[in-house]
Amino acid sequence: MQARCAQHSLVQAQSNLKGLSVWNANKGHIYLMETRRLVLRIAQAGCPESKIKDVILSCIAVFSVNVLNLTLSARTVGRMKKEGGYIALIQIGREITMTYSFTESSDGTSHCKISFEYCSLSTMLPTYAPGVDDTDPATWKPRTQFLEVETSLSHTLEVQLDGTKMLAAKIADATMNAPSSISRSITMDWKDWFRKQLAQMADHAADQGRKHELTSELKHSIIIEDLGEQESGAFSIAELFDALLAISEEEIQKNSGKDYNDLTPLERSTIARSLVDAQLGEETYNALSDDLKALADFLIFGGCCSHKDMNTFKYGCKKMEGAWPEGEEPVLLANKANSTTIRLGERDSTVVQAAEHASLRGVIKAMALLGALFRHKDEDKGYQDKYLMFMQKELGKLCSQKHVQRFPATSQTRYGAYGRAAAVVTQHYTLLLQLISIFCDGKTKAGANHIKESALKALNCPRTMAEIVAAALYSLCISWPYMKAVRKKDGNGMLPNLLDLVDIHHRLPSFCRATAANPSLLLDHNIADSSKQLTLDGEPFHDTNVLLAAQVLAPDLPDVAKMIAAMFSGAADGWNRFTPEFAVGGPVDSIPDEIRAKLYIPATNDHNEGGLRSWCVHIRFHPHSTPRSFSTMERYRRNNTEAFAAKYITADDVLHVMREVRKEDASGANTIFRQAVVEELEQKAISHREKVNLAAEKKSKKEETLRATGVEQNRETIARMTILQLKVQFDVYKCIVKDAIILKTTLVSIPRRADKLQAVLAALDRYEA
DNA sequence: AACAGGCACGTCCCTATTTG
DNA sequence: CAAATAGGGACGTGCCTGTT
Repeated sequence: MQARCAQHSLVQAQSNLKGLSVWNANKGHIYLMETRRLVLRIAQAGCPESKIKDVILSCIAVFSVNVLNLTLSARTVGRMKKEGGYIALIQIGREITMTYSFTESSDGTSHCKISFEYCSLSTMLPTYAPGVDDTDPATWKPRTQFLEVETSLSHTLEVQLDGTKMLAAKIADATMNAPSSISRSITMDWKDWFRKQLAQMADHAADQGRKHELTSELKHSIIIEDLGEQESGAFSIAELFDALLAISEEEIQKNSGKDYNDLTPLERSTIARSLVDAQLGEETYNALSDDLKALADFLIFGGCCSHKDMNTFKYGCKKMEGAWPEGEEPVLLANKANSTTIRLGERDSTVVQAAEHASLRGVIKAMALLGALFRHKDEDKGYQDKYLMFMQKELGKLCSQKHVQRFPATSQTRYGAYGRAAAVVTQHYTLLLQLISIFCDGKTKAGANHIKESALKALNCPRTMAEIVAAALYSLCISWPYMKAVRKKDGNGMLPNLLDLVDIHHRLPSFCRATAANPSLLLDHNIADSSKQLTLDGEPFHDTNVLLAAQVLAPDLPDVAKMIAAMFSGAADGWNRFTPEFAVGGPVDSIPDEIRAKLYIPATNDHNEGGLRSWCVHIRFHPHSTPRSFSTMERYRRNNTEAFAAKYITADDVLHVMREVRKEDASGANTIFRQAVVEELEQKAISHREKVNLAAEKKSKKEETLRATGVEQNRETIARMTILQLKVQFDVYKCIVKDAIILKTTLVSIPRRADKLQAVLAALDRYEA
């Protein structure tokens, strides 16, 4: 009896096991969400579409599981990727409808001469963890959600804003039509994007003026419309009828762009209704208190803190450059191929860019050269590995330091790289000189090439070294603690809120000026112990060795105290310029309390750089990929979409998503888009050519008239000339005679009539000679 | 209960394009 | 040339529904 029982349960267990060891990849002929999850994970790990089936089947063989229905062609994997991205769109739409506000963050880059725009949004969002009530805001955590990387056709702000509207419409459309949204009565339209957008984030707050204006206008008109709709919605039929009748034919025609008689009755009434709404909205809005108006229109622009640090650092360097007495500047570091070795960030503000192009000496140039030598951005060039091995050996010997970092990447846009490079040079000055001489002598054809020669020149120039030491000290006291504050991530890996950084930004200019006023304090040998007054955060120095090394070098360097003062006071100017949002009584100060509590603006937009960087890396390993396919995958991967889908996406949704993706697949939208990119390029070339032709034509016409006028040789006639006539004579010498001295001067530089007269008479003397 | 027919997902087949 | 990717389009097949 017992034996039979045992045998029965054995059979039972075996059949259970058999049941367990069969995996159904699909239900009906539709792949399950579970299978999609698996496929997308393998794809994210870098597996090509055509090999995913093989990977799954071999795993299954190892685990002794049987699988039913897994044909899984590459084409299907491609579709699953897009479906994942579409689900992520639904998720973003739902998140926008749920959240109180969000921050839009955007940035651009170019890769192989094509511009790309990146867009993401930051806000408080549910975790989608199992068993958590996602409607409870107490469970929400700050997150930054990836939206897309897209080829940007035109850089005009109007076109960009249209692009944002289209993106918002795409999200709204995906969200509204998903079956699970319909059953939960979740609605969204593109205007929600602007209603809920309370902040925008970019590299520089100051560069965003016009964009701020345009977006604010659009948001305002949406608010007005909303208010009007609310009012007219409360009207009785008779009231509404009266209001509609009050709209004249002319007004309707003016707003339609068509002849009144060509409009259908429906069109007429729609226009009349929107006019009524706009009027009512305007009235309601005007009746609001100023506080409420500000609340309704609220939109703030923030700048990335990493960029602030980068630019203020360069302001300091610029001030040092100007602080040298004439004839005592640091050695000139003219570069053989200026444009190729140094490609400083294209995204910098124009001011800084101009400063860089001009710098042919001093710390920035020196650090760029050392960066090109020790950490070339092209992996095939430079001595990055040799640098590392040498430093490891020498530092191991000196102070048994095992972990050595690579030389800071000044050849790429890396935040704080110049300051850190200056610190490395200050600390390891002798070692670096030694290393360069090893490089020079170790070659078959001994001697220094251009870069090494310039690098040696820089290191051996005491004035350049004075700048380097000052920059290193600034980096130690300000940049390091500042970057620590703005980049310190919390337990969830989230960046600090820009709005919590008011104090530090208010303190920065005066803190820098205080050090600038007393630069020798940093060179006092007893100061290392009382670092509190000198570091921005009042903490001990990040690396005391840098300070000690600076103090050892300082006695041999001319004007080092003066340079420290210049570095810190230049940076103070920079902090004032690059923190307009934190100005006392400025945008951040005047945020209404109701909004402040609910606003999350990440302190840096490193995630933008990260997103753009990962696009460039993706392109390197997937050269056939497109921004769209990259965006769908990234959206799914980064936005916690797996958890969202597991919790909220139903079988109906999956079906719907598949259909929508197929529709877009077969619509040829991408082909059209690609053609548009090419057309845009061609159009640009055409209009550029036209411009060039026009300019040439204008120039030749001008020359013709100038030639006709000719050189006036009568000095008395010249003396009686008006300013305008003198200008013409000036141009004759410039364009026709090509007088060597006039060619080098501009009219702007000789503002007064008397000076102009002098210049023309002098030119005539030369002409007759 | 058997079956026809429509539907639509997954797959197949194909082309275009780029890169190493 | 091979490999990877995007994607246009057609077809087989399983599911569902309605009819007999």
